[in-house]
Amino acid sequence: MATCNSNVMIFHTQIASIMEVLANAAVAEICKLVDDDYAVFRLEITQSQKENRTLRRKLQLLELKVARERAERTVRERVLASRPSSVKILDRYRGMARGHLTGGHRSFVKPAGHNTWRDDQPITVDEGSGTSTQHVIVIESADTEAAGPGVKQERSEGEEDPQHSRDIRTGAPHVFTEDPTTTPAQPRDSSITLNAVLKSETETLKRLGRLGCPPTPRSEYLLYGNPSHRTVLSHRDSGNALQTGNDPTCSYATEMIPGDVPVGLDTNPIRGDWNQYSSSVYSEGFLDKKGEGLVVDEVTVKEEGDAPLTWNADEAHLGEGQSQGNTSDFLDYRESLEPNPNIATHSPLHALRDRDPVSTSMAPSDSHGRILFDQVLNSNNKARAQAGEGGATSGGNKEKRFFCMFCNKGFNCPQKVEIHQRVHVGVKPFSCSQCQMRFSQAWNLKIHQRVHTGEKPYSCSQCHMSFAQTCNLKRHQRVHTGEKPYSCTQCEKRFSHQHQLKIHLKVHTGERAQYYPQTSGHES
DNA sequence: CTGGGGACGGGGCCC
DNA sequence: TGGGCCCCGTCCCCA
Repeated sequence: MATCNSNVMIFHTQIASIMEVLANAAVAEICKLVDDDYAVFRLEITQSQKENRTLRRKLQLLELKVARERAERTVRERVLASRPSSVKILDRYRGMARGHLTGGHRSFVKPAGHNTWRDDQPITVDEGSGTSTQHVIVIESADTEAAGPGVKQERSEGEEDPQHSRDIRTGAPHVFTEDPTTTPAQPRDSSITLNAVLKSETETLKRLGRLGCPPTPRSEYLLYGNPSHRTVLSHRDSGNALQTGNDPTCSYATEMIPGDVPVGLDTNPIRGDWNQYSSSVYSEGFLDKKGEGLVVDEVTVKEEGDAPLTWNADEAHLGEGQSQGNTSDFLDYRESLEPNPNIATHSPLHALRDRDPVSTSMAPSDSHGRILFDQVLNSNNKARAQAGEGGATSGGNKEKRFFCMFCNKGFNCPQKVEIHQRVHVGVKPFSCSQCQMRFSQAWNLKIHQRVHTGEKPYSCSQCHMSFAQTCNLKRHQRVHTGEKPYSCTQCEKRFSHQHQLKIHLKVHTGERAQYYPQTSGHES
């Protein structure tokens, strides 16, 4: 009996071991199957995800296409319906007919207060203390523009359309179709994109609107994650000019309807408001590897209708005495733009111009209501020429990430942009205590003051003469060296002054001055 | 018309 | 980063 029991025990033990082996085998088999299936499953998931992405992309493209067509239709209808005269979007440089510029620069004209193509959807920003209404332009860069020129409809921040946001991010253009007969300059290149760019601009306007408020230490240039180049301009809605005119926050309202109550923008740079302003009104961008810089050209200074606009030069601090000569340039340029009350710009010039409708001591308007921004344009033209020569990429090797919103010139630090933009806005914060002359740069004031002090620190080593400026000494020394680096291309005459050559060239065929300095020090 | 100086604007470089 | 300075371009004026 005992033997029988022991046999049974052994049998059970063997069965148990067999069962265990079988179980292990089964588990291994199951694991193998699971692993295989899992691999297959993951593969399927991956493929599905790829398909999803593809479909999503297609969907986006379709949405963008639809949105663009819709915008195009809307814009065209509005333009045609409410704008009998044309809007010219001109290449500013081409408009100047100065021949300095090559492609890649574009300008735009911002619709004015009673604009026609702008969607009446002001950006209403609750600032706590008040409501600010603004419109923002984002100018798309070339890459985003590749799909075609675009206009983006404005939209208020609070009701930002997801579709619209997607458009912004993707740069999907909405086609703004100009009347081809009225936009001969370069309608193709003119990309106007309205956008609700928002927070930074809101902050910018906040600061701009705060008279006497301490400047925010941080510059509020616009930073885009998207490397595509955009320039953002903003302004108050002219339609709200009246209300903003009394708005204690004020603003840098640029779209004054002629005759409207001026917005109380205090542009007194002495108080630093303009510094606030200017530090706010540039955009940060990125040069592409080719150094082509931004595609956007600059704000086109545009005359508004027939309004006898004036401005207080005393407050605007335009450069007295610096208007010689270049007024005609500006006028020429402006005449290339058809006066269209529907068109305005975001140029702070407008803010300045509209700043004070009373005083007009140095900004006379002609019978056509033109404002002679000669002082501004005097220097602006120079800046334009320089921008044309080098544009955003001119100058040193330092990366230029900060761009003037007016001329697209690139600088390597915000302060430089701020200083540079005084060229465009006519701000001259530095005033001479003895003659009230004003200067945009401190150094220029310092040089100027030598006029009063009689200081002439630069002496000629070969004669008794001394000069207040190094360049004048340098020029003078040509008298001794006999150097005449400027030669006429029409005759063999040579000049030591570039300006002499310029004058001389008029003797020939009235051609524009062309000088070919033949010394290394005067290439220009 | 030419030669030359005064002066300003503005960008770039350097510290 | 910002101020000081340099340098160039330009306009004006005068002899």
